[in-house]
Amino acid sequence: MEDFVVPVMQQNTLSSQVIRFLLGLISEKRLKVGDVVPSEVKVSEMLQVSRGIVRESYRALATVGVLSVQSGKRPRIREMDPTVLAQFFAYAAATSQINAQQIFELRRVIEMQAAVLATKNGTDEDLMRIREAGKRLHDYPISHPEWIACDYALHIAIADAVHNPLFQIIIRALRAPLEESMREGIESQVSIHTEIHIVALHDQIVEAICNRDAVAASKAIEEHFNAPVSALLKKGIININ
Amino acid sequence: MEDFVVPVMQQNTLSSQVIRFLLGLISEKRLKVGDVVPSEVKVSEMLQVSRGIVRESYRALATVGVLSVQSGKRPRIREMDPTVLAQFFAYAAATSQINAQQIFELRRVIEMQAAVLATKNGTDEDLMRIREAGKRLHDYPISHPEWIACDYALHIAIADAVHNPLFQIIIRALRAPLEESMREGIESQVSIHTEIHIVALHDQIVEAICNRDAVAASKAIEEHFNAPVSALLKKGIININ
DNA sequence: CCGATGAAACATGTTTGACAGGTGGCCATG
DNA sequence: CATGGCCACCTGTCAAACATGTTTCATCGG
Repeated sequence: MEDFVVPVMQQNTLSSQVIRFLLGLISEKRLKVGDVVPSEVKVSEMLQVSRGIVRESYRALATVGVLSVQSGKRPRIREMDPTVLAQFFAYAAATSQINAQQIFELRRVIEMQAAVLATKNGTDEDLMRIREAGKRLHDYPISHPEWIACDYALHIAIADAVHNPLFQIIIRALRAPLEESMREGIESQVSIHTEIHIVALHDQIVEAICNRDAVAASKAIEEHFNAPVSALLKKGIININ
Repeated sequence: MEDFVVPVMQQNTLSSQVIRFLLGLISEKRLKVGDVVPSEVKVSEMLQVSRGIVRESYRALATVGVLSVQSGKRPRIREMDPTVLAQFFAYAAATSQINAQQIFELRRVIEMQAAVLATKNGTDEDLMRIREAGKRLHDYPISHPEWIACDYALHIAIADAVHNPLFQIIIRALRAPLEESMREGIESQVSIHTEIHIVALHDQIVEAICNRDAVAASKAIEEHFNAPVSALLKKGIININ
């Protein structure tokens, strides 16, 4: 009704407007990770809204991983965090909006490309880390819980070698929601033959990347996704929804 | 110092615990999109915490896109929304955690795979929509603002033909943060030669997908990303950070 | 002069109570 | 049976207050 006193705040809920204000502030002032943002009361006075509303906004931004708010400390800009993306996917899966196979479909192509880019962008240290992670896979049988962790470490090492934060984030995020169902599936139903195949495939992946052979790396990762994992998928062992 | 009085509520903030409670509720009760969740006061009484805390949690979940809360209405489970992902990427870009080229690197591979999967999973209607979207690209010059919209529509049509919500969501989300910088870039610096090339490439994409030729589709999309766009990228015209 | 100590200032965490306004269903009246 | 109004319930917002954790800085003792 009135537009003469408060010029900015009008259409949506106050919280949403405060959130937009803060995001705008971050963009405008070119704030980086670790920088502080104004305190709740400051913003509350600045925008002439109650502290409760501002609190809601801060907590919302903290939930999406933008801000880090802790008691006593000044709120700071937080680093991009794969867990919020992972929660997003996990939630989508929990509400049956996506299923495990669809996640695999996306993961396959992203990890294939990650392997390719790792052959191009990876430093020698990156490749060494990948090789070490690959070696550690021989230390445990597939049924061992530790093996899953080593497998995870290998794929993460590949993702890091890409030197593109998006790949690191998304690969971590897409892996998390499948972790437990994978553990169960692999623990229960893997035959000796499949186990040997899986280990051999991982060796191929490591070797291809370390030789900076993009084509072979891509192919190896593709097979890694196609052969054993999708077999489990089709058996219905890996099931997330 | 003391650990004898409060047994349950201790480590995290109450808000976080309420959020976890709600997410757990959604998972446990197998709630789907559109279902209602308990009201703020109900949860507040249920968990014996103040309504303000519960409100913060509800708003946080609304910001993440999980819940839809409106005055008077009961809070409901919301459909997965690409805008929250887009905001995530936009925020990462705004805080210089990622740059435009890294987004393109991810987009290229995802959209390539989308084209491949579209040839496999797309229905005849899907392909018809893709063809129509492709035709409309000839109606405007590249410099026209409407052309960008048609280009967007084409890529979205391809994403939809995959029949995997993750592809729809991520392609939409990755495109949004680049939209404006692309608009400027294309408007200002595209030569006639490049323009013809771009349009021809789009025709190739449409034709390949409609012929269900996965290899050609993938190749066409790859070139679409490699040739004109990366040229703009290298010139520094498209710049997001 | 320097460093440690303590308190004040400031930050978030949480509660209570209150009121306004929107939404939807129930019920009585026509 | 239809329709209006009414009421119960919901979110949106504010204000004041207290608890607790962190930072800062001045003061005091060496």
